[in-house]
Order: sequence, then C-alpha cells, then structure tokens
Amino acid sequence: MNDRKNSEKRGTYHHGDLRSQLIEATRVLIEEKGPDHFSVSEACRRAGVSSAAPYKHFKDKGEMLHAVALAGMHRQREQMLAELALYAVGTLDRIVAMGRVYVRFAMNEPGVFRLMFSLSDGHAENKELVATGDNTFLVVKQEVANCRSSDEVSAEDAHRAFLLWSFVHGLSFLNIDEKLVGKNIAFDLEHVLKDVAERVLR
Amino acid sequence: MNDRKNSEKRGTYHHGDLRSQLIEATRVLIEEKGPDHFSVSEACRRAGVSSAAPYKHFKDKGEMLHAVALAGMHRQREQMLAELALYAVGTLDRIVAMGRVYVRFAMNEPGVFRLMFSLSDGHAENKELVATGDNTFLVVKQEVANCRSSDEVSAEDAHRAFLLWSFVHGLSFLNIDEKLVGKNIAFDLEHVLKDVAERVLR
DNA sequence: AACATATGTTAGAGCCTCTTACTTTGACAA
DNA sequence: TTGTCAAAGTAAGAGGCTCTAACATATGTT
Repeated sequence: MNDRKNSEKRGTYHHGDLRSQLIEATRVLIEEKGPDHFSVSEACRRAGVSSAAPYKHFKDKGEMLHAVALAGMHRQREQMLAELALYAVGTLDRIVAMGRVYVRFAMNEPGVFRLMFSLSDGHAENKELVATGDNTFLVVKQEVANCRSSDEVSAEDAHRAFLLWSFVHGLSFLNIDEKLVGKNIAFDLEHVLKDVAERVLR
Repeated sequence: MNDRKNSEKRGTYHHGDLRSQLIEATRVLIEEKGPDHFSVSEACRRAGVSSAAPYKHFKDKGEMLHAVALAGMHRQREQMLAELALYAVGTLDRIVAMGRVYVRFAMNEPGVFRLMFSLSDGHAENKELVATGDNTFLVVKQEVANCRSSDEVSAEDAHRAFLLWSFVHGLSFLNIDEKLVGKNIAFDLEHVLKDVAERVLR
C-alpha cells in the first residue's frame, strides 16, 4: 500500500503528503504573523517545495486559508463536544463550558480564530465552512433548549443562543485584539461566563 | 493665505491636499474591497499621483490605515454623542442608543469598522488610537453609572459596561461577517438592544 | 531674487501570486 | 515486465505590490 501518506520520507521528487503539510505550515505561519501577513511563498519554503507546488493542490491562496479555517472549525467543535461531555445535561455548567471553549480557542489560536470569523473572503460562499458553523451553532441552540427544559429548539431558545454567541464572540475579539488592557476591567473568565449565562437564561 | 488646502485645484506639480485625499481614497477603497485587499498603489491612482507620493506623508501602508482607523473612531464617537443628546440622562434609552450607533456604524462602514477593531497591526502601540478608544469606552461606563444612579463609575458599573461592549461588538462582527444569515435568527436591532440592556442593567 | 524645504516624479530592487511549459514518478493495463 | 498516462513536482517569468533613492519643482522666508 501507499505508506508515503505518513509525511515522513521526502528525498523523492514527489512529496507524498504536501497538501496537509502545507495546511499545517500555513496554520503555524498564521499564528506567528497573523492571517494578513501570511505568504504562500513562506509556507512553501517551510514545506521544502517550490512556490508553484501549492497550485497543484489549491486553486489559490484563499483556498489554502479556507482549508486552515475549516480545520480550525472542526477543532473548535470537537473541543466543545469534549467539554460538554463533562457536565450534566440541562445545567448552566454546559452553557459556561461552551463559552469557555469559545474564548479559550480564540486565545490559543488567535490567528486561526480571526481567519474563521473575521476574514470574510468568500467564507459565506463556501458551503463547507457555512455548514460547519451552522452545525456548531445548532449545538448551542440545543443546549439552551435543554437548559430551559424543552427538547425542541423554540424561537426564544434560538434568540437566547444568539445573545450568548454574540457575547462570547465579542469578548473573544476584544480579548485577542487587546482592547481590554488598561481599561480597569476585572476579567475572570469563569465568573464572567457564569454571570452572562445567568443573565441570558434568566 | 494658503487656499489650496481645499482640495480643488490640481494641475500644479504640487497637489495641495494629498494627505487627506489619500486618506479619503483609502477609506473608500477599504469599503469597496475590504481592509485586506486595499493597496497603496490603487489609492494613488485614484488620487492621481505616483505610487511613491504617499511616503512623503506616511511612514508606510500601516500608517495610512491607522489614519483611516483613527478618523473612523472619531466619527463613531461623534455619532454616539449626537445620538446620546436625544435622550434623557440616566435612562435605558441612552444605553440602547449607544448600542444602536455601534452596530449601525459597523453596518454602514464595515471596512473601517474591521480596521478599527480587528486589524491589530500595531494598534495597541498607537497611543492616539488607544486613547480615542479608551475615551469612547469611558462614555459607556459613565452612562452605565448614570443609569444606576451614581455619578462615579464603580467597578460594578465598569463590569456591566464591559458586558454591553462585548455584546454589541460580537453582534456587529457576526452581522457584517454574515454569520447570522439562514440561522433562523429574528434580528430586530431595537428589540435586541433593549433586551440586552435590560438583562445587563437588571 | 535666492535659497531651503516640502512635496512631487521616475526608476528600480525585492517581494509576492499565479501561469506556462517542462520533468519526474508511480500506478496500472496489457 | 514494460509502456503509457495522470499526478505532482520544478524552473522561469509576467505582472503587481511596497518602499527607497535620486532627482525635480513649487512655496514661503528672508
């Protein structure tokens, strides 16, 4: 079988696993320099290929970024589900848990987070990205419904989920963009998340 | 006196008002193509000068963007103060008014809004930008304090102002990045703002 | 009137994205 | 086993970008 998929051996003309190594190099670069200063050329240098190589795998630079963003959304989703598993269904703890994952993800991977949400370059036209995002928001809505002891997501549940999302989204951006430093804002994440969850879920 | 400051006459070797015309061209371009796809060259073409001209007025591209961002922050602040003047001191209406201005500004000038908050390229190091932002947030804190019938801004007031800011910030971004379309979210701005203001101010 | 300074210009270095044409490799059918 | 083809590399380069250096021309001060 083809055991070259495991990214180890190069030295051959064909790389074997260029696509995923480019995505990883891109991800690292984005965290180092931000999504704006990322260059395909640099990613190529790190992957050890010529600067024309990526175009066998991606239509253009934007498609590389989309791949990184999509992988990020999957990571975020998985982290959310993993954290949710730790708390009892229908408790506020689960709402807090989702918020924690959201904000922490932004702190841990600010570059990718910005890419996922802020770089709107054809994101809305990318079916996969939109579907993944919708899917994650569906989880939030379901959790809100559970918290309010209903199984089906009502319009009111959706509205409250939306309030929660807006809040953690704004908090994440203000935080990674350092708009909060020196503004005398006591910022204990757990406390803030609990506070907001209570206010929104009554 | 120097009446060439009024941007009209060119045809002369010296432009007369290049700095501000470059800022305006940049602003327009950013709204047309987004802050990422803005190019100095294009702004020069529109202003009718060579692509080296801007460097007599700005250190680099980033400084041009800072100028646009700063002008945006001043516009935002002025709109906020103008809107505040319409409502009685200490009322929830004033909180709603500030939120309205914030979200509307983001909708009307998404490119500049993104620039102001999201492009964190040395923003934190730019004293003027930071000071202007702090100043605007001070207004919010003061309004929250007024709403809770105290003149001085307590830590609790600051905390609530911060919750409000996070919320409208997130809402603005989700909105302009079109993350809300097709997610069955009833989005009546006035209603949402009132709802949130009540939840946060008890 | 003459000069210093501010603010334009042209030319070009060095970087980037992406295309074209060519090369190498691996897979698979005969 | 070998011949062929598609996949996935490479080198070269067009065209665009940022920014610098060297030069040119207005402006305002003296």
